[in-house]
Amino acid sequence: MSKRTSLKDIAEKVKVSTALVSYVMNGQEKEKRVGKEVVKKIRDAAAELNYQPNQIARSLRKGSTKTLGLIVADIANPFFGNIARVIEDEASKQGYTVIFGSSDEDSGKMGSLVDILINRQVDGFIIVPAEGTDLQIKALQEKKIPLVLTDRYFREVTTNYVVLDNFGATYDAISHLIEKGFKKIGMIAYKSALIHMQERVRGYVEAMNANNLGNEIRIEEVRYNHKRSDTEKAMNKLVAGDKKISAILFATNTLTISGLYCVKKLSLKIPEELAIIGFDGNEAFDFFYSPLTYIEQPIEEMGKESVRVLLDQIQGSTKTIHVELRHQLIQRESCG
Amino acid sequence: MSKRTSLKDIAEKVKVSTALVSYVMNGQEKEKRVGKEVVKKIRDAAAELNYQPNQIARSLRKGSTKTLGLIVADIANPFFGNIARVIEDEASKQGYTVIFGSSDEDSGKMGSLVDILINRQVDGFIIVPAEGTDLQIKALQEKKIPLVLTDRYFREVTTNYVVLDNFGATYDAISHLIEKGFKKIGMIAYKSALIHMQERVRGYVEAMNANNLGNEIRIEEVRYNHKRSDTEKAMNKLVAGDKKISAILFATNTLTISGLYCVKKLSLKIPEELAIIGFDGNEAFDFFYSPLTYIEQPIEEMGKESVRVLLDQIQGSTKTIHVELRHQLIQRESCG
DNA sequence: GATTTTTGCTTAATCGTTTAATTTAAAATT
DNA sequence: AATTTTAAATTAAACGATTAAGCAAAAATC
Repeated sequence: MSKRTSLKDIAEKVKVSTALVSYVMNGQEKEKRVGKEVVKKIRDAAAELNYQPNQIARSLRKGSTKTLGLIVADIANPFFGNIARVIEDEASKQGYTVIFGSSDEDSGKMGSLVDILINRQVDGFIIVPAEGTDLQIKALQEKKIPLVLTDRYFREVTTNYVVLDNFGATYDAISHLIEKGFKKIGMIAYKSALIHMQERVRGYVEAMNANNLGNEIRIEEVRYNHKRSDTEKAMNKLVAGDKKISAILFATNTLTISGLYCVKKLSLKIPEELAIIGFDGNEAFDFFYSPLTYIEQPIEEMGKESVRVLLDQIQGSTKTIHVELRHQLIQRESCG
Repeated sequence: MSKRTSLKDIAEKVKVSTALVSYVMNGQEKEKRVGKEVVKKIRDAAAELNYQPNQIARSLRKGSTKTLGLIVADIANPFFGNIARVIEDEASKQGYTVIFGSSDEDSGKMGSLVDILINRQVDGFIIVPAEGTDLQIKALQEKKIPLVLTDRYFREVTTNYVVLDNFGATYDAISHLIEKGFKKIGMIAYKSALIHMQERVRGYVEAMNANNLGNEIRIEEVRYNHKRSDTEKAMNKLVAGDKKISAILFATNTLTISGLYCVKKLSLKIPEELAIIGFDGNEAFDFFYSPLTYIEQPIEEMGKESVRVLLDQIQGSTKTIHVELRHQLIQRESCG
């Protein structure tokens, strides 16, 4: 790698100190009253030598890297891919770069990702926390590292967060099904103590109870690492026997997709034999033969707010901010 | 941010020089023959103070950041999201972190992304180059920055690359359609001089010619920034009139999706009125009422190979490597 | 016992910036 | 003409690690 040009190279060429070059390169020629001709000479030399500042050196000196760490469950999941995209754009508008990592909902993986990003001195974190990482988050807080949780948070740890009103979302979805006349409504959720999942389940339960359908409640829980097989078992259970359900709510986009594969396999008639509400938008929902009614999350807002809140913290704000966004129920044919 | 512990803090606590601490922290206590008791003391102090090395400082000194720059067209596109995921995993296995950016197929955006990542001293680049960025790539090469192009490359610039055998893929797809008895086969591609697109088009053209269907060739080009509307116009054109086609090949996953929305809107009967072959896998292809036959790319291999080739370069290899991977034609119902 | 070798450690430069403190010279004020 | 102010530059320390070179004391060799 042919040595890159540094401040020193320019300084030598123009025969001034590196300080002057640094001032000019940072547009401080006025405050630091650098002579006009010198400014020009420095500018010319910089252009000629194609100078590009070494951000690493600057970071070391300034103690800030202008880098954000983003940890999601899986960047290949469209929901997180889309969030990442919004975050990237917002961050870049403010001069920040994003380093990302996927935790696979695994606390160990998330721990090492956090460590790696800390070592790289990110200025702050946007984290979709995995289950059982509350202590990790607490530790970050104690280190006073700016932080915002997205999609989920921990009740026991006071942090900034940007999430969906998950309770409201599923409550609304179930109410919609009930209005449409469905009573035997089931739900497939991830087996997880994470608050977003708990709240989605609670929305289902309370909506059922509020309509005196408490005894019809049927929740099946699926393991993240076995989503396909567990969902299949769950679906078989829910649509068989004399207690079989007539409508179903899925708790995430991945679960919805897994569920649709089962529906296809079982050749269920939608919505006649089974009404469906999915979670998050997805092109697959549009092309399913009976286009899915689904709970749409405001991904754009979520990403933007996350960056905004994080940058506030980085810039020294000490107040803790909680943002809870509203869903939108997109009604289509899968609910009759 | 309560000051983090540095080598110096440990050195002071144990009352040795920072050099010794550095040696121990890097497992060089043998070569540098550090005393046994001192090693233990340093280890203990490091643990007690929860020392985590400052990767920025190390990078500055070592001249290597253990960071890879990844530039794709759009991280929210599942194809690139999946590639990114594979790259992330492979890189992390080798102790590398990934910084990413989305170019939106725009040469200007790509240029600034490259600059930003250079300033951050990434050790190398994996780039899905946008149209008209051959000079940018050439400039990177001249700076001797390790580099591998993925998905596409430039004929005029000799670089490492990892791509699909795009010609073979579409040639195969068209041959398949012809075997199935289709003759009036059209194609919708992006209007782009990029080689992957050119090759996909060439595969179509040559397969048609090889079967004496040269006069049936109908290619419609779509602008990346107007994919939905342009695709709609193109589809209307292709399926109308007396020269209407009976089968169609889409050149990418986004085009396939756009096309499917039109098919839906036009209520075309697949495959009776129109046979379809899509590009890349996608859950939407599975749930389309007539599951799509499609050209599957070996994403996993593509990502892995890209990282492997790049790390080779970073480790000093001077040979240029070209990898061309094979597709797989997944046959389903959309071709009858 | 003198010399050489080994062991165990320290010193200090370096990476490329930033920036507070200082210096020098010229201009303005008295 | 002496003093003060302003302008325009330099110097050098700092960020936190790495690492070549050097040095002293202990151990081994003769």
